[in-house]
Amino acid sequence: MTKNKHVQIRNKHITRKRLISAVGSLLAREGFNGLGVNAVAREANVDKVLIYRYFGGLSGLISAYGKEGDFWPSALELAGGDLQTFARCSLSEKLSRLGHNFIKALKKRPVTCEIMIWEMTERNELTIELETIRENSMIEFYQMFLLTRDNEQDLQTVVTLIGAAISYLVLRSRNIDLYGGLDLSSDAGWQRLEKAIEVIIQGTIGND
Amino acid sequence: MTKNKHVQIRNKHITRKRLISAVGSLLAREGFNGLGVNAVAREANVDKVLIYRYFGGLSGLISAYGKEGDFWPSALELAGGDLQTFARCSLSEKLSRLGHNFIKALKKRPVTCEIMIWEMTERNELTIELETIRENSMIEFYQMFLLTRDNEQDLQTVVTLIGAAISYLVLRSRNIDLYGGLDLSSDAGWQRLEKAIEVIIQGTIGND
DNA sequence: TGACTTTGTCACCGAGCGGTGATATAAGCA
DNA sequence: TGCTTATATCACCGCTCGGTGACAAAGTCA
Repeated sequence: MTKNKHVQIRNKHITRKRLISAVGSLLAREGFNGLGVNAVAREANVDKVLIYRYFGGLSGLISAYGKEGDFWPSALELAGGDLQTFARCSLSEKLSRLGHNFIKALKKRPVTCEIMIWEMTERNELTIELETIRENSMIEFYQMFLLTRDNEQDLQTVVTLIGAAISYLVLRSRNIDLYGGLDLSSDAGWQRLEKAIEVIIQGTIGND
Repeated sequence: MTKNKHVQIRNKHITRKRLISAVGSLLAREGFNGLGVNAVAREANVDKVLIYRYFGGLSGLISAYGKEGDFWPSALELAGGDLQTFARCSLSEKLSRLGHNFIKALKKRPVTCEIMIWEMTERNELTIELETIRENSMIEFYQMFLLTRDNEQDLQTVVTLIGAAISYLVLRSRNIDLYGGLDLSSDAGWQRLEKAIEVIIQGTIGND
């Protein structure tokens, strides 16, 4: 173990970036439990006092991190990469793709998963900020593609419910394989789930 | 603040119970983050060394706690208090009641909610034990009331999905009011949700 | 060059943590 | 009564935590 703090370059900008990205890697590796001033400074290989100098403290650093991340899938990603093709699909096809893409998007964002769990245990700068981002993104998506007709509140709630279920199952699957007879560690299990989502969608809105 | 450790009665059984119940109240009040040897001992007003003597450590104490709790709703509770009436209902009526009762059961078990979140962040004696209890309970319930016909795998998955959604929304509602346009802090929001569940059930299995 | 600012290092604080060995004291029994 | 044992307390260890003030060294500019 070489102690290379002594050769630290002197560049505020780079140091800030190192700290911010340390938050990300630490969050991905250890979860929000391991997120402290000492740990972040260690991870960034930077003195912890700089966290106070540059960000006013850990919460400032965390919210700086929150502003730079690709935490939540964009409408584009949820639509599957091509908005126009998506817009031309039938409603049931749209919803089916939405479910599929949402599962994929969540699975490949371990930090987002970590934060979603965090949101359930406490409220702080980051979780509040992320909550706002997500809520806006969801509403925007609804308005863009799904709720063309009015008084379709039930449909919106069904979609929200499916989204909640997906969120829960993805979050659980990170530590626990089995849920209600569903094997969340296998592709087959997730296919069964997507199938069920399609059944729900078909049953709820028909072939529209 | 009186320091009443000195008048502590000398009764192993009672002391054990005090420690075990301290785990429960601490879990309910502070969540699993505040659950440490010192904190539990303080809460029980007992010296922490007794945790090691009587339970071999915190994990032993926690798993002793896990064996004594009413964490997971029984089949009876999920059925609504009367198994025979429930058994006579139509399938869709059963599922609808199941959803309603599951929401109620979860809402009134803050410690269970805490543990469910805990399960998503790490695996330890308690979470593994609780996971087993719940999984068995769910399977048992399926077999008892829902899966009379074979090859109804889709239906089981739909039910699991609804259960997952309920779990997620109840857990979130403890810290966050809004989700996908759904107001989780109001009865109206939950009624909207139950309505959506009914829509899903009707759409999936008809009036059977 | 010398003065001043910016950037990074270091040493230290009090507090809380998990964990343990020595000790006090109440209970039970001869 | 005295002896033993079960039960509970206390003092202390090493560690990490969040946080701060003093200082070193590089950069900047006159």
